Amino acid sequence: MKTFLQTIGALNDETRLTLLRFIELNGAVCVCDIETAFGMIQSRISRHLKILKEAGFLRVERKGRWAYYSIRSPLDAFRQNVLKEISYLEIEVPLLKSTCAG
Amino acid sequence: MKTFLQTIGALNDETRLTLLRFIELNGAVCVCDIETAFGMIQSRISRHLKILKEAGFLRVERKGRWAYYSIRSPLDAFRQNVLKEISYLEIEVPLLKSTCAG
DNA sequence: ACAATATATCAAGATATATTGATATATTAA
DNA sequence: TTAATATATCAATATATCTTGATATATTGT
Repeated sequence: MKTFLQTIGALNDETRLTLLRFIELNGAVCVCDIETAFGMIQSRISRHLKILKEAGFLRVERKGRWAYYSIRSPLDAFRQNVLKEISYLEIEVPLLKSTCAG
Repeated sequence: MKTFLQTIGALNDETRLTLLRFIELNGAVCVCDIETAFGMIQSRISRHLKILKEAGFLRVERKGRWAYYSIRSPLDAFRQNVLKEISYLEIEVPLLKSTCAG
């Protein structure tokens, strides 16, 4: 129950749904690129990413000073269904343009 | 997006998950029976039922002074998946014992 | 019409979650 | 070692959601 509520809670936010879609479409992206694309301050992005990671949707890979977030793989059937459902929403996703040195 | 968030928001509460499971297991039930089974005041149950109904999970059928809530049918694939996932949680569901005149 | 029952809704307070700005940590480059 | 960059976390405030008690509406039985 607790785990399910954590998963659901992570989905209960417009920014996080957009983040999921953005990462799904762009593959591994670092926080500063997300920050730029979304036009949001770093602490906000970082916190949302943490929530999505702890809910089992994302994984992080650290390379030097960068943290690359991508969709966790493998994903269980339910989370896969969720991502599919989110893709149907046709969320307008900001454009990725690398600005940090990563 | 709005609809999806409404669906997700409806799932983001322990009482409502238990309610969904309770109704799935017991079929059409009236509010006063839920009230008794859950040991919660009527306004609280009524509000949660409304949220679940507006999120597309439940339907109401009115008979005299009673409102019978049941799982909406047909359910789209995503909500079906959600219910299946909730069933895996093995939520402890209170026992139904009819107390009102319905 | 009146009382009792069932349900819905509202307003207030309690609790949870989100956002921001500040600060901390870690890595790289000079 | 120092400065710059990338990321994480904390504390304060803002916002949303839940719970309760009170009240409103609708139906039935007398």
